[in-house]
Amino acid sequence: MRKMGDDCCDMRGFLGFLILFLLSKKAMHGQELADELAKRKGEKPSPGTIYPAIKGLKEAGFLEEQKEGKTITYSLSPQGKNALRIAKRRFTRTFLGVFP
Amino acid sequence: MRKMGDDCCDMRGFLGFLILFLLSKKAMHGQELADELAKRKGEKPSPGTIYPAIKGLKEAGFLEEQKEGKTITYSLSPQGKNALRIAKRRFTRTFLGVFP
DNA sequence: TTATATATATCGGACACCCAATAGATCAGT
DNA sequence: ACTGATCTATTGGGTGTCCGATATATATAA
Repeated sequence: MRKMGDDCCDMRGFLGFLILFLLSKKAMHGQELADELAKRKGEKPSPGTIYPAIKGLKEAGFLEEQKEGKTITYSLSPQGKNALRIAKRRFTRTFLGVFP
Repeated sequence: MRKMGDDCCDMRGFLGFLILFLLSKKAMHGQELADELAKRKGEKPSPGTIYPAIKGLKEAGFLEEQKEGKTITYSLSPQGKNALRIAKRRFTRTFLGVFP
């Protein structure tokens, strides 16, 4: 059984969803995403977390990328926008009333 | 790698959080919780999902229970309310802007 | 050119989440 | 008492999520 302290769960999951959401606001490269996730979740995801997540979204056809030197800037493809729309609807229904 | 269809993720996780939230609205027993989760997530969690989750919250001291016949009605303990408050704050910060 | 910093990427494994199957316990109706 | 329905509960295992360690590539500075 998982250990619990003051908190009820470790808020795992939804990483791919959050990445899609963040990219819908602004095109970013991997490190920018990691920094933004750090602000929101309180802890910066490791490279072994962020890059496989990006890869999965890329392989699903949800991302467009623009390479410039060592950085790769990602944005949402049309399929990515559609996937985000569907996921947002489900997310909203699931957590209806949780937000203040 | 996980398979992806139209959607970006399978919305796993946060079951304990959702249970705490639902119990903060209304005391319920296990089956009521499962039905409410079915309405929100679109699929009713199996007994092997809901009861271990309840057990974990109970062992963490987050729940008070009132047995009456075969049903056990759960409500939040003071620690449970506190845990929910903390988790809600984190949840809100993490998913800020996702809600319409 | 060497050194350092930054960005990207992969691999192995730990752990959490959840389900299917199964079983015990209690109640209602016949 | 018997049957079926409902609620609770456990076990075993599959799968996804994530991290630590490590490696590669590119840019900047001395």
